[in-house]
Amino acid sequence: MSEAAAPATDIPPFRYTAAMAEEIEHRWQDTWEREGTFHAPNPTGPLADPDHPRAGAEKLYVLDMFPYPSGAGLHVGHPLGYIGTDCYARYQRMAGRNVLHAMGFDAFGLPAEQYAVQTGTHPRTTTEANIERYKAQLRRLGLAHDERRSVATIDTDFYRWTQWIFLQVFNSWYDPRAGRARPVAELIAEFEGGTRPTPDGRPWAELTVVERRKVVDDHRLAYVSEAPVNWCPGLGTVLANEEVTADGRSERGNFPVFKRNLKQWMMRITAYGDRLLADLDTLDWPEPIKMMQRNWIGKSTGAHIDFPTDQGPVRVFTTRPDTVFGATYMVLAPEHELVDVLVPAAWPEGTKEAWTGGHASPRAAVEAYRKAAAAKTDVERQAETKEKTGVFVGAYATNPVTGGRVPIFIADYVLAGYGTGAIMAVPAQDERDWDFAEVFDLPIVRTVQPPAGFDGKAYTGDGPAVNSAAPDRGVDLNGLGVADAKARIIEWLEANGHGAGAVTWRLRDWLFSRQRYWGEPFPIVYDSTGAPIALPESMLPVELPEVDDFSPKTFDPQDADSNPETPLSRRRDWVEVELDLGDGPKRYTRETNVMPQWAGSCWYELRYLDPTNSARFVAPENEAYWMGPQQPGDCGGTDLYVGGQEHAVLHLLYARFWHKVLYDLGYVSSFEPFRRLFNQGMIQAYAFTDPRGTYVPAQEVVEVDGRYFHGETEVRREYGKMGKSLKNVVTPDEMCAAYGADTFRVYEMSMGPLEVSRPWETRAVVGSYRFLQRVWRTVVDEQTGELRVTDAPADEATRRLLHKVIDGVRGDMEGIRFNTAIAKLIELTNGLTRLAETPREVAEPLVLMVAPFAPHIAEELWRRLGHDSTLAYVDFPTADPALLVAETVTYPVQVNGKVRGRIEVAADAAEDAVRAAALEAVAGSLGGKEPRKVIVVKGRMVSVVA
RNA sequence: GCCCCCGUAGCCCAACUGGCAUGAGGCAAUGCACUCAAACUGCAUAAAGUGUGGGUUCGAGUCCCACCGGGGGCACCA
Repeated sequence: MSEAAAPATDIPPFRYTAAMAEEIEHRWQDTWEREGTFHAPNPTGPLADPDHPRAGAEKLYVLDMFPYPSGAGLHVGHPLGYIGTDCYARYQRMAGRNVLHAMGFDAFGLPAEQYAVQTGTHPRTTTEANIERYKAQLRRLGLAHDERRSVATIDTDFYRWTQWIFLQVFNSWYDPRAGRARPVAELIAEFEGGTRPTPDGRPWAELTVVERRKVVDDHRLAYVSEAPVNWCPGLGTVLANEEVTADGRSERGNFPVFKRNLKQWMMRITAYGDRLLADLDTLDWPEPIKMMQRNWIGKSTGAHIDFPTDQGPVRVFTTRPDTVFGATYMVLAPEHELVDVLVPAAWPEGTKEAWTGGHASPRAAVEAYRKAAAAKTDVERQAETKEKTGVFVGAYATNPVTGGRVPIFIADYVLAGYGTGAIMAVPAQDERDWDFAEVFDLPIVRTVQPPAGFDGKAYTGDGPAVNSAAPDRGVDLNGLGVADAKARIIEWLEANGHGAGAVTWRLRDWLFSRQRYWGEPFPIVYDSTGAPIALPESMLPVELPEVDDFSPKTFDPQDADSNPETPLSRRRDWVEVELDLGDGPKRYTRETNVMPQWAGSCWYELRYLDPTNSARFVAPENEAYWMGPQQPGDCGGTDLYVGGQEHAVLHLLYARFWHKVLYDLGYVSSFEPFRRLFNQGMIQAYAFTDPRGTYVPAQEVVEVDGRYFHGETEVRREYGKMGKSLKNVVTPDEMCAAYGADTFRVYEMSMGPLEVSRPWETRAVVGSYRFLQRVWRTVVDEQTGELRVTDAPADEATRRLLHKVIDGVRGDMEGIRFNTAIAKLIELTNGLTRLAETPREVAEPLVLMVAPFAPHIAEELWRRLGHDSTLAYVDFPTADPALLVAETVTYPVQVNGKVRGRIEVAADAAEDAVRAAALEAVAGSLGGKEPRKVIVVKGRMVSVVA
């Protein structure tokens, strides 16, 4: 046996290696778990602990967007945010705060169910196994979670409260006068007392029981409606607007989605449109996310205007009522309900050929156009954005200000679902209307004067109104700017009964039911009238029953006319139930839809606060402590919420909505759930394709002079996501095995700012490994295992470096700039490796500062430095301000913007002295000339203008 | 088409409110030490003038304008 086969023997016995890291990491993870190191004390209840070192301290609630336990397991990108929050939470805990950080699982919903369907096992079985796998993978990373608070949305103890919250929503209505939700009991009391008129004016007492229930149901925040919804045959369920992509497909699975009239559960999120919009201003969120929510809510301010026709008025919505004098035609959505009423038997006298679409009668033209429009997919409609189509319905309306006769068209560029589904067309001030007017040869009248030199078509900017007066009707906008003209015309419309100022929203009510199995059952039954009845709280939870076949009934993805069938409806013995709801045992039918996957994530952050509470979903004291407003006007909520951008208008909007309902009903003291939001970047990866376009394992690709080879074959590099099909997945498990969890954590945190996406590069991980080895070596002798720490004081330079680093690291930790914090720690460590022995006064703070990033090695070194308890609650080092100010400052001296010399002066030198020294230093460059100007920037530099 | 964000050594990234790019830090590269050799480790070195073109300023990576490139959002929303 040759000597070459003897590896590792010359590695120093006490070097920090992957094997040693693994041993240290497992030992400390066990210690933390055994001692409950990261348990955070509550003010009240079973999780209260007055003896805890942080009991009563300033609180900090750090939250991650909890994961789906998908069957694919984790890759190195997934834990990025979790490691980030862990570093932040560990730092804040050492800085003196009582930190709550827990991790749960969002385990209901389509992905979990689809995975279960694929593998042919019960979703609960696969989901629970996945949760265990996730927990093990996350535990290996040393995340400091309070594991007592871990919840999963599929736990009966959890979803009974999801159902309970649903009941609160169901039993509430939105009072627009109060601007908040109130219990329906108060609504009924108002009807009974006569202080609120019934919809048809009859006294409440004269309404039948069924009629009364209908009136109340129409007010509820959760209600059943028969309305056009997004039906996705491929998934066998309906979907919320937020789950449908811009090109009309399901976000999950990418199946076509069709509009169908179906009876479904809705949540009245539109009632909260104003508050969801306005309260964005109270939030510390990334601006792009706020912008996406604003766009989604889509508030438009303008007016409703009625255009009289022989068949009654047609109401339009416009944001530009000031341009009504230029409304030369009208357009209704093809589906608009008045179209059928308006269509006459024959084309009126003088109908232009182009308007008829070549049809003999308006009826035929309308039918044909509708059919063509319905057959088009959204993608096709988008592809044809430029080409305007439409057809004249054969009827005219009257422009209420000009009295002019305007033709009425239908066209698919007007959407049935927005505003009133009808517009007044003002080609001169609207590009779409201009395009349409050109195609159909319709008159164009400018009512806003474009600026001189304007050579475009429609002019949408500001300018004085022209052609906008009707003296006989008492209205004259001419000369007014757009804003003034709007105000004036709205006044006139209201005074003359032609319309009123109005606000329109893009936001639709939230479609809340799914025809799937793996979700929370509704706590709802129906009696013989078919109206929903809430089950009393005492009957919660309504447990998800076992079924033989939990697969949803899916259809041909293109089969728009198929009808949903809920898996729960197959369990007739569960559906048909006899209950005593206070008036004796009766037969009822259960609701067989389930809630959407978003339900549990709408409130899980509240359950972490009080996970064992069986009397309430959260005790008010616990909510107020962890999430309550911190000063008057503060919205409250979690102090940090970290997750991906993909939830901008789904989870984040729904959760805000539920939280506001709970706030209105007095269950929580915060009116926003997430005070501060942080979007972590994505870890991306290179993938490689061979000439046939097949992916080759990224691990096996080698780089030669900027080209990439897989064996002999040159391969093409592409940059994107990490995924099985791209053969470029790297798992945290591999990294932990090769380097240890601490190295992996340090690497992920040092790659760049947390919010920036960056490519994964396995070969760069070694840099973080070497750093931790150096940290180890500053404290422990690699050959003997002895401490190489001295109690002698540090030299001045080392001490100053230490305090500069402490100061910088604290700032970076507060600002979530972990990459620069780590750079400073590396700088300090590199400064120490030059010393023969490490002064204890530097070694201890270094270990403490490393702890948030590499907690296991830090605990181990802390122990070796002679401390016998965890460092998790040891004060984070504080910089001595006296050591931060330098005694002397070196000023660069610029002459005409170029550095020509340097001077070193006392830090407190007067400006005149600095100026004199600087001029002397650059006298040569000035060549005896008198400088024109000398600028001294205190503590920075001197600039001389020659 | 409209809106937002970003372009700094071969690569990932620093640079506080405009103020020294001897780049904070890391990877890769090169050299040296250790080794029979290598790996590991350590020490050292080289390498951009900040996407392009203008402007403001004593001074611009940082501010303004235009353009180019990359990423994201919205997309007939009246």
